[in-house]
Amino acid sequence: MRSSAAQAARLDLDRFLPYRLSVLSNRVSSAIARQYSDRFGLSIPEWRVMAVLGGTADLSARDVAERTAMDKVQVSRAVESLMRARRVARSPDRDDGRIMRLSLTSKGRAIYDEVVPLALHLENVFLSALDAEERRQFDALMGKLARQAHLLGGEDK
Amino acid sequence: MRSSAAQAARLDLDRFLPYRLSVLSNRVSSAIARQYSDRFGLSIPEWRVMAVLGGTADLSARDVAERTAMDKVQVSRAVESLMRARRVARSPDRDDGRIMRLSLTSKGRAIYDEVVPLALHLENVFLSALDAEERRQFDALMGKLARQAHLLGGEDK
DNA sequence: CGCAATTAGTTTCATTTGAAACTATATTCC
DNA sequence: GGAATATAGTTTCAAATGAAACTAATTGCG
Repeated sequence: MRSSAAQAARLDLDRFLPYRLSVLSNRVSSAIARQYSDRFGLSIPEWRVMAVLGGTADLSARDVAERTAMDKVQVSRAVESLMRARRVARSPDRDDGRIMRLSLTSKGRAIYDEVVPLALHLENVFLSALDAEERRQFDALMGKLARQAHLLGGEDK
Repeated sequence: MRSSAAQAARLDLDRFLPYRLSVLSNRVSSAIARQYSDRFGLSIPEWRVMAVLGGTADLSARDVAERTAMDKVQVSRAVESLMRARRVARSPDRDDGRIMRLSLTSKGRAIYDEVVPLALHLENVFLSALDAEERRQFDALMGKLARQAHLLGGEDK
């Protein structure tokens, strides 16, 4: 029999979901970030902005924020430095004076076209730890957890 | 037939591993952090230090850094504020004058004993999106990816 | 032993980050 | 039409963060 004194559960960090996610996420992100940071001087927020604009042009800053899960301040600052480097350009929306439409410049596009294969390659190196079936599983499980996390907290940070 | 002009792959952020991990990690961590931050004024680094000390007492700051994947500066600062709040205490190592042995105080232990069930509960709420078999799979897949990430980059940030 | 090289931990300083306030435009509704 | 409210995006200011320098103690090695 156990003593009757309350005994708190012990927490094994190595098994604790938020901790595991955080360590894995940091390792993967920073390995990839190192590549585009070294070669193009891009920060993670800058690359994220470029990544969505590479897929869809003429988004507003707010659209970008939504799609990258960044907040509007981060987007504003990333856009500012990308514009200084002539990698992103913006023009006023035709109907709404508050909105600026953002797009990659040709210079930005050229970088995008170089970074994407690099990023996909690195992703594949990580995923090479899994076989095809395991990748499929992982993909599905991440989807379920992401949906769940979205339903609950909602917030990104 | 495709045109012969080079056409870069497109990157779908929603499918891109680092992005997915980062968003999920942020959502999960911050949902849990909100709990212990609101109730106990603990930051994430502070809670991580308490989490390892709750499992094993008399660790050095370096041990804590290793087990939490934090760097020594972060640990030093978290320990400083935890000591100010009398949640952690330290005493010099008997043989090595450079080392301080860290432990939870009874006040710290009481908080640990409250936060652990809370954290485990929240973790379970997230994981309730998966059935038993899926959890087992996810656990195994995270393990493989963590090992892979460790082999490659090595770095945590 | 005694001096060079390591290791533990802290401090400093510059950069990054986030919350809140702010500006400017759009929309709502009386 | 015009006051009140909401939205897009920027700025400001304080706090968090990280890299590198620093202090103090230890270990390795001639």
